[in-house]
This record gives sequence, structure tokens and C-alpha cells, in this order.
Amino acid sequence: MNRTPLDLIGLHEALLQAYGPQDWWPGREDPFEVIVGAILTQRTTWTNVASVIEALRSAELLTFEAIRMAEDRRLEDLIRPTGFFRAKTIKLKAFCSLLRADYDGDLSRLFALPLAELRTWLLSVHGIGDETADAILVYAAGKASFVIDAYTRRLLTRLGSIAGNESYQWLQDAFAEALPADVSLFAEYHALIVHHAKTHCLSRPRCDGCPLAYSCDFAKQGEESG
DNA sequence: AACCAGGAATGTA
DNA sequence: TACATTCATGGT
Repeated sequence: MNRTPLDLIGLHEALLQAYGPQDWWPGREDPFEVIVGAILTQRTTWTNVASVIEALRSAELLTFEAIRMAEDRRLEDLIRPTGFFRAKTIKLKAFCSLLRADYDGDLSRLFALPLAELRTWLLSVHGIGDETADAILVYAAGKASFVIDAYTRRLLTRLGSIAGNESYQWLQDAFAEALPADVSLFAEYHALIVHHAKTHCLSRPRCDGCPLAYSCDFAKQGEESG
């Protein structure tokens, strides 16, 4: 099948035209809160995470020291609505413990690292993989590291621009080469992709009035295998 | 009532 | 490297 060219600049323009600026990630003022949210939102809806964040705030558990010292059971009960609550308790504590061990709990010292080293450090934390690391880099640390998620892959696949089985690195490199390394741009672009996915057809078999120039009439099966 | 949600770790071949 | 399994609640 012939593929439409991978025009990542044009795609951003189309999304921005359709939806406008997103000003994403509520609570971005507090980097630590963003990190907690990034871990909790793994494979879960943001609405569940948002309520849990408020519960943690009320419990005064939105600092690395408080989470590090908290009883597992207490933390588990508070974050239960986000699912995988035992695993996520371990993940949150792993981050807080390593942050204290390596940087005395000082996020600004951690964020002072060059992008590549900071990303490597994040990936060394149990529970932080590629996507969570990049979300933290963009929305908490202010570094231009493009977030690739399932929506991004699905959208480009449906546009017919990629096969769908490309590696995370390959996709991230494609964005990095096509776009200027601008944090705000990366933050907005990823937000637009997620917004498009949630309001249109990336989570449905088809939809009407899709603002993007591709047909929403497709079969769910076979889309990922090119 | 199956199916999915702003993934990652672990184990197997 | 590539694929399967586990983790688990809440909304549709």
C-alpha cells in the first residue's frame, strides 16, 4: 500500500487549527506533582488520577519525603482508584528514594542534568519507562523530549505514514528531526494528539467530521500491522 | 458485560 | 529482538 508522507509539521498545524492551544497537564506548576501524576496515569484515565492527586494533597503526601516515609498500606489505599495500586506504590517510593539518595531530594539539582543524562537517570528508576520519562522531561523538567504514546503510533498508522511497528526510539527520532527542539511545541503537540484521540476516532471504529485529512472509515483490525 | 484507559517490569525463546 | 503475562480500578 502506498503511504502518505510523514509530515509532522503539517500534522501539528492541522491539529492546532482544529483544536487550538491545549495548555496541558494540570498542576504543571509543581514538578513533583507532575511526576506523581505521570506514574499514576500509566494505563489509567486522567480523571481517576486527578481525584487521587487531590486525595494525596489533602493527606499532605505530595512531597518526596512524605511519600518516601509513608506506610505502604496508607499510600496503597489512597492511590487505589488508579489501578495497579501495589505496583504503583513501589514505583512512587522507588523514585522518591532514588531522588533522595542521588540528589538529596532536590528536583532542581536533578533537572540541572543535560537532557540525555537526565533521561538515562529517569529510565534507571523502577517504574519509569520511555513514555513516563519523556512526560516528566517535557511537563516537569522543561526539556524538549517528544512523548510517544499509543495514540501517537495509532494516529500515524491511520494516516498511513508509518507501518505501526516502529520502535519508540525510531518514532521519537522522527519527531526530533522534523521539529525544532522547543519544549512548548513538544508539550502542545503531544497534548493535541491525546486530545484528538479522546474526542475523535482513535478510540472508536469510526467517527464523523474528523478535522484531519484522513478517512475515519476503517476497520480496527489490521491497522497496526500495516 | 466485555473492553479500554495519557505503561512498565519480568520471563521465555 | 519479539512476544506473552502480570499488575487492578473505574467508566462505557
